[in-house]
Amino acid sequence: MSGYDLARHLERPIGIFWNASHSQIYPELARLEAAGMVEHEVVAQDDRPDKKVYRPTAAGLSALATWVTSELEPEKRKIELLLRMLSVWIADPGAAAAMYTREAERAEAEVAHFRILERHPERGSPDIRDPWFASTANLPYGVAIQSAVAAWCREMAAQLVTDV
Amino acid sequence: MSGYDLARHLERPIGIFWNASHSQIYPELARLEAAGMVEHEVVAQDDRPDKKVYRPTAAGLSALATWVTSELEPEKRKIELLLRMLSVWIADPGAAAAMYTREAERAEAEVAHFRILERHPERGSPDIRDPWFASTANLPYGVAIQSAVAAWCREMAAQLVTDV
DNA sequence: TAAGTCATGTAAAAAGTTACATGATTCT
DNA sequence: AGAATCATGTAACTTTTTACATGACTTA
Repeated sequence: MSGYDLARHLERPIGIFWNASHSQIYPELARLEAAGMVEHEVVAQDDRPDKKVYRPTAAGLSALATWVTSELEPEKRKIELLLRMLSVWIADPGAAAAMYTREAERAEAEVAHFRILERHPERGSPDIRDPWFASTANLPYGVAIQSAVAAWCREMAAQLVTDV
Repeated sequence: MSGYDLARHLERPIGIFWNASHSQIYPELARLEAAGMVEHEVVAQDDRPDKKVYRPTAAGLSALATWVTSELEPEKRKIELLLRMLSVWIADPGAAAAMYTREAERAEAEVAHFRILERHPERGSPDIRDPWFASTANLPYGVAIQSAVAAWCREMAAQLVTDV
């Protein structure tokens, strides 16, 4: 892919589990190339700007394969919804209920979107040796997590209303 | 609280939904104080170093109350588990299964920990006007999410084993 | 004609991490 | 005696975001 393509794939609604802007991607591709992990080929186009199409080298693929199953360190979470919860007691309960309802709707919309993607036949078979395996696997993750978030937000909104 | 206390509250296993190191906290408290959001009082101690105990000002509390229910912008997710999934097809299936099993165990341990905390009686009543409301609310969130993560990881591990 | 897409980059600023720095007390 | 806890900070570095910069072609 080109740097531009990578950036587009990390935009919503495609890139729901990772993000990076083009200003990070271009220098990173250059670093990876200097390290011998990727190489590029300039593809000339006449109706649009030329592009650099990158592909992994043998060394890059081998490093990738090692990384994939390497030790995962516990992620550093920043869940603003729960952080805000620490201070809801000073907020207006009506405004708080509205916020949780908004968040529930956002999560529910995301679940609906994932469910549509799940129905696409190009997704591929649930076979690990298939490069499309990820889409079979990652969508259920998104559905499960966002359903749980939606349920929690609905519950919060309900509690905030009855408390008042 | 003092900067040191804040830093400790953001360490695991207490601070599971937000993190910041002391090197971020001390300058931030100074900035907040310059902005009139907090003020501090030096508390002298003879067996240990003196400390600065911070408390919010009226302006700080009011800004906090506004922030709590303000518009939440969609979070920028970086879920390394799902990112890695894109490349599992080049990895060794056995090593991948082991990784997902490790992650499932981590998530299950976290759920068990949350369940223990849920049983603590000091947690307070589920009343929004109670400052302890957050602990009543945030623990079920953690339980729901981490249970879903654990189930997904178990499912992945199982699929990777049968595929081989 | 103005805005949007394709395509590449750099620069400046903000946010976050890791390391440096100090010093008394307390635990092993 | 050495490591850990309490307590404060700064410095260097890495990562990420936002803004600057360019330019052809396409769509409204």
